[in-house]
Amino acid sequence: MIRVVIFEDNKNLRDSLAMYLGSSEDFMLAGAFGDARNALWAIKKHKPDVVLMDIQMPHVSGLEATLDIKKLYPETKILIQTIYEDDERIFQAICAGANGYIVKSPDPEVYVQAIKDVFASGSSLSPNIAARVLAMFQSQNATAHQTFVALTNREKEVLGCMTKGMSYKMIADACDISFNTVHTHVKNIYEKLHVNSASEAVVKALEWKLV
Amino acid sequence: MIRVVIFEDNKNLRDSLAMYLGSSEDFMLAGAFGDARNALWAIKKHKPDVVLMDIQMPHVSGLEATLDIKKLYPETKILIQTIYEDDERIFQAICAGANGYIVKSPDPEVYVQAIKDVFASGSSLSPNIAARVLAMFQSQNATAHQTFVALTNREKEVLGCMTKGMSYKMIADACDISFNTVHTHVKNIYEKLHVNSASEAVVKALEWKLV
DNA sequence: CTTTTCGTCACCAATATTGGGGATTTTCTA
DNA sequence: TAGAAAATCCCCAATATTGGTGACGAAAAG
Repeated sequence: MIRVVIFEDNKNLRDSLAMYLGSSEDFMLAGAFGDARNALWAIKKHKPDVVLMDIQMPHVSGLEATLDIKKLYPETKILIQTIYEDDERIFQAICAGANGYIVKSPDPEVYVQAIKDVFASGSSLSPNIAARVLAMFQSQNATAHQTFVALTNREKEVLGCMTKGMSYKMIADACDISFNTVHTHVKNIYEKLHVNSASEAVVKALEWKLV
Repeated sequence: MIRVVIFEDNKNLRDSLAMYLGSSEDFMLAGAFGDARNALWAIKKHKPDVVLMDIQMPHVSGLEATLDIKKLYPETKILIQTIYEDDERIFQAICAGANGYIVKSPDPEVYVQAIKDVFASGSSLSPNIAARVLAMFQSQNATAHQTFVALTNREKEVLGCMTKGMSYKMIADACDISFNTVHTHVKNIYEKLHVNSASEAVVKALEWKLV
C-alpha cells in the first residue's frame, strides 16, 4: 500500500482523485487538501510515501511547499501535477526537489501509474515534460565550444585569480610576482582570448572552462 | 504508422522486437540491424520516425551512431535501450542527442509505449532513468542557493551587460541612459552583491543566475 | 647552438572604474 | 494621496585598468 497525500485546489479534481485512489487496493489515501498552508503538518501527521502536488494553489504555491517538505522529509516523493509545461516552471520544480512532473490528465490511470512509478523507481516524467528536461539538459551541457586557447600555466593562474574578482595588486601578492608582471600576463591573456576587459575574460574563462 | 528502425546486436531480442512491432498496425518496421556500421545508410534509405538503438553493439557503439545520425537527421527520434543505468552512460546518451532512454524489459509493450511516446511527445524516459536525470540536473544546478538578491529590473539589465564585458559607455548606449546613471546602478549592484569590482559581480551573476 | 617561448620586470600615458557626495522625476503601493 | 522605491542624472577625486614599447634570464625546442 502506497500512502498518498494530495494537494489540489480544484475541489472536483481533488474529490475525484481521492475517490479513485481510495477505492484502489494499491493506495492508502492519507489526506487531500485544498491548499498547502499546513503542508508540513499534514506530512508530519500522515507520513505519506508520495505527495501529489498541484503547482498553482492559493496562499502557498506547490513549489514553495515542495521546497519546505523536501527540506524536512527528503525521502518523501513529490509528484508535481500541473497544466503548465513552460521551461521555467519545470526547472524550478526540479530544483525544488520534485521527483516527478506530470501534466494533468482526464484519465485517472495516468495518476495511478505515475504514483506507482515514483514510489517504485523514484521518478516519473510525462513524455512531453521529459522532452523539455532533456532539451534543457542538452543546452546546459552544450560544451561544443572546444576552442583550445593555449594559455600558459601562469596565465591560467592569473586568469583564475581574475575569476575570483582579484585586483592586479592582489594577484601579484597571491602569485608572488610583481604588479607589472601581472599586467603583462593580463595583456597576453586578453590578446589570446580576443577580449579587452576583465569581465569579458572572466566570462570566457568560465564559459569554456579555461580555469 | 510510425516508421521504426532497430539496431540491436542480440539476435533473439532483435527478431522478437521485429516480429512484435511488425505485427502491430501502429508500426511500420523499416529495418532491423545487428550493428550500426551502416546506420547512416539505413537512415537515409528507410527514413524512420523512430530509431530503437542498443547502446552496446560490436564495431560501432550506439552512442557514436546516435551522434552521427543526429548530426544529419536531427528530426529522427532516437530511443536508447540498454541494460545500463549508470550516470555516465545516461549523460553521454543525452548529450549525444538521444530522445529517450529505456531499460531493456521482457515486456514488449514497454517498447511499444516508449516508441509511441517518443514519436508523439518527443521523448520517453523509464522512471528509474528519469530519477537519475533529475538527480544529475539538480546537482548541476545545486548552485541555486537561497541567496535572494533583490535586483531591480534595470540593475539586472546593467548586470547583464556587464556579463557581456561592456564598458560603462557601451552600457549607457545599450540601455539608452546616461553614463552617470550606469555608474549609479553599478554602485547599487555592488552594494547588493557585496562586491567591489566588475569581475566579482559578473562571477556572482553567473554563479547564481541573477541574469 | 640558435631560436622561440615563458616568465619576469619596468615606464608611460590614456582611459575606465570605483566610491563618496547630492538631487530630481517617475512609479508603485500602503 | 503621502511615502517608499525605482530610475534618472550630475560632480569630484582617488585608484585601477588597459595598451604600448622595451628588456633580461632561463628553459625548451628546433
